[in-house]
Amino acid sequence: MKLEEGKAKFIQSWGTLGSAWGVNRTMAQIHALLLITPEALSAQEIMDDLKISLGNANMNLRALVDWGLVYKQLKAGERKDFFIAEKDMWDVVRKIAAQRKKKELEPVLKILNEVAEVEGSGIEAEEFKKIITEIQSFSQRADKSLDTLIKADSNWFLSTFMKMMK
Amino acid sequence: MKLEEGKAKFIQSWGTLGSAWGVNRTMAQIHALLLITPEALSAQEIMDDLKISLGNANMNLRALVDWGLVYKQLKAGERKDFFIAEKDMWDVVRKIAAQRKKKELEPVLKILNEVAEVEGSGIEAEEFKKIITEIQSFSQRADKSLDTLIKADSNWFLSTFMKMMK
DNA sequence: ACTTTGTTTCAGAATTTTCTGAAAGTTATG
DNA sequence: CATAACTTTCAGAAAATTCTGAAACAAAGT
Repeated sequence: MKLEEGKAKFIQSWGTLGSAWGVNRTMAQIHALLLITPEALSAQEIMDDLKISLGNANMNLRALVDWGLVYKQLKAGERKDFFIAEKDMWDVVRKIAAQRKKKELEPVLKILNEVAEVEGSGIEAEEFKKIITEIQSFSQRADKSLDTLIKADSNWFLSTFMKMMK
Repeated sequence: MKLEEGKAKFIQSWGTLGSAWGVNRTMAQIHALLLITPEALSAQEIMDDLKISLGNANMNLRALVDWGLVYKQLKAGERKDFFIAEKDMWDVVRKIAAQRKKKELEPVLKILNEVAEVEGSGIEAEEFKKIITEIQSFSQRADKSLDTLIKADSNWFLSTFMKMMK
């Protein structure tokens, strides 16, 4: 396989993976392109490469920077912004986990706390509270696990991975 | 909070969470409704409750049954199918993980194997291979971890959770 | 073998998400 | 301070996803 073909395939595949993971397709493709590009790229180069509009490139780059998956780099003597990707996969996963925990898990926990207090003492209300409590305790455990994961460094991941495996 | 209000809130919230997780909104809402309903429900009851069409209810119920998140139950003397949810949260997570591993992670691993073999010995090709190899090894580790998780039972989860925490 | 009850399918409609392109905004430079 | 280089914003367009309703299908009862 030719290098160009390999690059295109990887970008395409990463885009698909991303869209299944709450990162939109283009956002993931930009990330993929930056991952496999050793030097920093300008918005213009990204646009041209992925055949997307300037507006689209700009919005998704900003989101990537917000998520901490891409860094803005200023080159001396250049007015343009350049972008490079975070290339440590472990860091990438942690950052995505942090975003999604905040955006998705935390709101659910809040709702669970609220609905756990429904009034009524009928059998129906009891059943409802029972299952809500179970989901709640599971979610809290997931929340704490994510906290650990988000704070942990790469070595921790490796060692937990080893523990899991045995 | 009234029971009815609590139920509605939970269904709504679970729908939102689901749609962020590759399970479509309605599918997650049906699952939520079944979770908080002690007895099995018919397609008709689900339709009425969530105000969705029969076609929609049918398609999403089938998907839930495929995923193993909901079971079809036949009641003696009834021609209708009835549905109950898998209520063990740990099992729910495992089943979702299994589906997503197959649908998302495995195709990416395949592509990574392919593109890892690009020809060319320039510095560009070397850099490309280097990052691909890193992503590959990370993904393989994730793949194996997921296998362990999918096979494991609830006690394993608890004990790994404890290990992670210390 | 007809009717009734229930399920499945799927084309087009509705909705949601993402993208474009042009205009407005910002900052550096002569 | 005028112009050029670049970035940001956002309304409407385009694309992708999900939903509906009606028709086809299936199975059981009479």
